[in-house]
Amino acid sequence: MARTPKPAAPAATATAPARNAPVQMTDIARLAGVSVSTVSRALSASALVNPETRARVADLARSLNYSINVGAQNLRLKQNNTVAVIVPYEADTRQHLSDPFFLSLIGSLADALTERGLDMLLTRVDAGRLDQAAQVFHTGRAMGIVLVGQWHHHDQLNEMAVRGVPFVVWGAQLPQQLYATVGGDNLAGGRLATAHLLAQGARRIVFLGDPELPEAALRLQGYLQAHADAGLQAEPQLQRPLPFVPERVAPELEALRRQQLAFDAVFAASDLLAMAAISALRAQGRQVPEDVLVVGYDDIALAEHFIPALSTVAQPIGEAGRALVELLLAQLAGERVCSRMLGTALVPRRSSGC
Amino acid sequence: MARTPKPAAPAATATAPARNAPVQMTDIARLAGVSVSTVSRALSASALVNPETRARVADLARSLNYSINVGAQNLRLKQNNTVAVIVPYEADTRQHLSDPFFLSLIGSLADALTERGLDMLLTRVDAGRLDQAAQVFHTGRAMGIVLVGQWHHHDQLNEMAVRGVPFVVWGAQLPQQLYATVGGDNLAGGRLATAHLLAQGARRIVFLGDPELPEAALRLQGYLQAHADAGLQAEPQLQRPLPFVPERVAPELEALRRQQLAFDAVFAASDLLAMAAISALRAQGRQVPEDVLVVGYDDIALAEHFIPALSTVAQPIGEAGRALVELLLAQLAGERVCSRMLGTALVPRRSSGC
DNA sequence: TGGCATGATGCAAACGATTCCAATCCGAAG
DNA sequence: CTTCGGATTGGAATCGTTTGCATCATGCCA
Repeated sequence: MARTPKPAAPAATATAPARNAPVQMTDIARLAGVSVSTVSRALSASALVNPETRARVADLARSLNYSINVGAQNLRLKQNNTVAVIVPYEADTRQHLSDPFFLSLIGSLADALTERGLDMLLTRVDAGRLDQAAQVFHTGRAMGIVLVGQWHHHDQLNEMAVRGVPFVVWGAQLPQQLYATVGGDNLAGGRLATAHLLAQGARRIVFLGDPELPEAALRLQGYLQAHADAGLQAEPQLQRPLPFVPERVAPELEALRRQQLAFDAVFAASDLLAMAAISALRAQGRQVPEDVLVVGYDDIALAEHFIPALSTVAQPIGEAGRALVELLLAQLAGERVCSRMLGTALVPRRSSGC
Repeated sequence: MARTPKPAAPAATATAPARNAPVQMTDIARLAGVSVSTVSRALSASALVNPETRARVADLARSLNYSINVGAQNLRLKQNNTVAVIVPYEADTRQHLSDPFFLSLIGSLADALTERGLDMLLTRVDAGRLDQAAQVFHTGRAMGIVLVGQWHHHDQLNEMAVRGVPFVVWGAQLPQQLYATVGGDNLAGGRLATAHLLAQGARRIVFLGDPELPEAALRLQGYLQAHADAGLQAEPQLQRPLPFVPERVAPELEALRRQQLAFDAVFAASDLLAMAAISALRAQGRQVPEDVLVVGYDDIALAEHFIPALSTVAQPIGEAGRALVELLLAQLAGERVCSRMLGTALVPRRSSGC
């Protein structure tokens, strides 16, 4: 093939530093014939050093490929530029980090943090032992924490807040909450999606999602409101509690069939569930959108390319990352911060008959 | 809704530590009436301390919610438990971290690292300024580096290796390479996918992918070999260089149509491209798999639920994370490590007519 | 009763940076 | 010629731990 890479430069040149000799300030000082104080000042561009010495030191540092040890620097300065992003896992399933939505959110956080010159420490903790999360702060590894994922343990979070751990959470805004969250408007989102389905002529809409999770609970609430708004009564039998596991969708729809519960639409609390539903329906011989309308939630990248293209409720992921970081920093600056709700928008596509 | 969370505990109890008083060893020492040396030894369960004092100190530490400052500890011990995971971005597009495959890989790395008690520092750097990546090592923020993503700059990587930066790379194994990689067998993968399409009766197979990237180049090579194996000649016009951007797929297929180049199958170097292709073909009025067969690459979570279910080449993501970490640690232990190629497997599904 | 091993503890020097304060040199002002 | 001020620089303490070494009390043996 044409693309054989050119061989690497012959080898290390004479200046290649020995593998096990981390060069540090004292070395530079010795070689430059000045004290470490001066080197420190020179490298931090202090006005206290002679411009000429500064240049000499800077050159030397560059040529030695030196860079300052941030651990020591942080210790001395009592500062810290690291933010911990913590993702829960369920202890029993030991489930891997795989939901595309959360992964995107992590990507968005990574972007927002690098934009501000902050480091991102990614950690997974057992969702039950949430207090572990505070450790990363108490040990000084991070200046603050962003929690993403589904957290059942509202009260543990409150306790952390009381203890003065600086953190923000991606998720739903709850009453009595002592910490700040950033999240989509799940109530409005659920309402939008359901109203859209009703407007498209659906009358018996299945809801798929886990009401144990505050976010999904609000989407369900929106679903109910939309029914009420239209003067309709939502059928309780069609509201199916379901964890966020795509594999559980097909059995659930199968159960509906066995129970002879008719439906003409599905509102799933995540795109992954929606896609699994479409797939399962097809296996039952029912076409989307001809026989059943489907709307998902999240607007993950693939929703658009899915067949049929998936109608969904978009959450502003890019904005989410920025907002989380912003709130955390405000909190660290001592400001009194309020939770922030981000707008959501219905993205109608073919799966709901558009 | 029923699920209103119970109100938080009234407030901080008397023991709530002041917000801005990070408790440290001296505090414990003072309260316990011993020296910091003793505290340090007690907390590290040294045999040098009286078991009774040790217990007293441990209790005190627990009750004060103390945890040791790892920054200072690392400095003193010249150790470091952090691994940097670095993901490139293209400077011009400032493209966000969004490819599901790489995001999954990051998830898998997070799992593998936490399993070993290591911290994960997630960083994005400009793909062109790859040398920046070494900074995170030189500044002492991480003991080693895992590079994931598409790296064009083979020689820059070699230079890093020569400089003694400990790192491993997810990607293709190249000749003349001075560093260790972990990657799927792209050659075999390309061959498998193409042979499968040929076996399904395809004769004119479009290849979509960016041969500038070593991994895709090898997949293309596999594509060519499969043709040769079958005694066929691959049509150069059907090999379409294409960056990994789903939006570019539709125009490319449009171009093929305008050029009147017939084809009966598509092998895309990523699932995202494959899905975009299926979507674009459908827009042209061609059905998959009836009119055109399609195979993708990666086996992302959605491939299975796509409609039609996407045939693809699976890469063992979970194993990948573990292998990367393992190799990096071996390298840090001073062992001489070799690159590792992970097996790939064809996953035939409906999009290729199965 | 003195010498000595033993166990438990404290002192102080690191780790690699920053920064307050004092010291030095210089030319200029008195 | 002395003194003063400004510009540079060096010395030393400090950040929160760990650990080699010295110290000290104790009990045992001769």
